[in-house]
Amino acid sequence: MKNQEITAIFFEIADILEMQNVQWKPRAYRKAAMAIESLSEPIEDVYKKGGKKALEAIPGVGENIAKKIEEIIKTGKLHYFEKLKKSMPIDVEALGAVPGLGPKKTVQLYKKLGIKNLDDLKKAALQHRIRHLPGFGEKTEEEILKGISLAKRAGERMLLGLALPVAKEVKSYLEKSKAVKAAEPAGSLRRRMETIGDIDILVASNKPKTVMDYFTAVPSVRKVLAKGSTKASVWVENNLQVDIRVIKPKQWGSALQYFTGSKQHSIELRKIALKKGLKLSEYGVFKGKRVIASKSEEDVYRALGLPYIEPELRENRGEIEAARHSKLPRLIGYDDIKGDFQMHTTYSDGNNGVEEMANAAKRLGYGFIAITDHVGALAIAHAMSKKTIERQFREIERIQKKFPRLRIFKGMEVDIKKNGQLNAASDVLRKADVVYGSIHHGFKGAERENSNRICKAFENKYIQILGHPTNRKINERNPIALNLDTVFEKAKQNNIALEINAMPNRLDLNDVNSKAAIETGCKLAIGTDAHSTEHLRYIELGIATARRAWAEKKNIINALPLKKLERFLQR
DNA sequence: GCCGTTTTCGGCCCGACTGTTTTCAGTCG
Repeated sequence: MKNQEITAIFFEIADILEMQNVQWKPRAYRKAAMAIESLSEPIEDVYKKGGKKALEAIPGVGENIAKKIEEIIKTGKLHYFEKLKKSMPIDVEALGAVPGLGPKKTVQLYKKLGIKNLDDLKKAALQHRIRHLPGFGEKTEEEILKGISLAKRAGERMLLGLALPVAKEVKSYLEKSKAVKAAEPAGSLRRRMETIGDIDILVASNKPKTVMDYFTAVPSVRKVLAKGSTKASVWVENNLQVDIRVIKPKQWGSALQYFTGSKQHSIELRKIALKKGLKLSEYGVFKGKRVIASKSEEDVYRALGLPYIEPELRENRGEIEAARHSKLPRLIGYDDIKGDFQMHTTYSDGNNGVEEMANAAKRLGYGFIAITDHVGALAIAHAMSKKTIERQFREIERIQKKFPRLRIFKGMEVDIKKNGQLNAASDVLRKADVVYGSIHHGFKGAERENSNRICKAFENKYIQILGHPTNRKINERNPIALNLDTVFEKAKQNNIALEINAMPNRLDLNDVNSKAAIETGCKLAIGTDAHSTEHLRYIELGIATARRAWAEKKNIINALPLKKLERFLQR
């Protein structure tokens, strides 16, 4: 049982309890679930090391929840949860994924119309039976119908941020085998797409059978779907499918190219090969029957008369044309980032204090961070009052002295109101080094309205960065209607950086929009939006998105030398 | 169900928005 699976159980318990109108317990279960989710080690290890006492040391986990965790670890099941599910025999997870449907409405639909799952819900909505229920209406019914497709899409493709650690774990497991010469996740994961269908892992080995047996015995395997002599498929936790393909070491380059794709990119490469009288397959570049390249990807591209193309670019979005004319970007590297622009602490809705975040940043070798707690009207997120801000800034100044090589910017994330004003007074904004403007409510506006809202905010002289610009959440919520051309142009004029929010389910701006922003001449800022020290590692996802957007160092302000960065922040 | 030198019992982040209503419940963050 992985942390995430236990987390899912507790979230579902919370939902069911809320449907039953139970007070306070839902909050307790959610709090515990979130604490477990952001643990840095497997909860089984915590339990093994310190037993139930160690579980109770996790904030939000008390005697009762610790007992339940213990039961899950020991038996793989939770009696209480099974019983609870029987009392509410509906697909809580699926229905809850429909935007606008919470526990209360879901239970209404079940009691009045017997709706148990998405199919029931769709039928009832199409037959207009929902609009007549008390508390529901025509608009709600329409929203539900629109939301069903979004809910169905969830679960089909997994977030890159969740798949990546699983893939890395399998890779390092495979590399421990003597039969494995090399192992590398390929496919959309290697291209760092924002969502992943399944994980494809390529292995170089002269002993495929040994590798097969070894692979299907990976500890996290739940079920072996197929197992042949050079190919196998398994399910690991979270119903994630992992496919493996074993090839000979000398075919490594051509096989890696083939299995990385994208399909369209590979098709274009094969066309080039044909024109040169060559043939490209996973086994190599062939001249007649003779292999002229196969050992490394560089060899393969060179044989086709092209420079090496980074995996993140292989989407047939002009990279081959650029390669031909030596116009490929010099992509920003995963080590080029000097700091992180967005993080929260216990001053608003984060889990760690300023000093803990600074220490974590120091361990990452950062030169700067910005502490950007919530300011404004976001009550749930503990938005800070003026007094609290002053207190926090004094603390940051104090802590700054302990970190001579880490610049800690005093920042804040401020609500952009519907009228485009920042939800904080000028005398507050003036004291911050970094001011984020973000939209946190009112997502339904029309394109012109939303674009005006943001452009108006850009006129405020204190804002420097627009946070999660489109407000989309992958598999959860569509982007707000925006005229991005207008927003990007205005951002450029006012010297406002646009964020690539690196949270796994946000990645906002996404790759395509970031590329457009760069082409307009905008600067981008990568922020993890970390709510705990653990989240800082998501920076990798933000950099991946930037690379997919063809970003070079000069486009990303995280890569600026500190002096230049400070000058940029002066606007 | 969790938590605590304000409390071992009685609190538990709450304001904005939406769609439903005509004063409010549910949802979202």
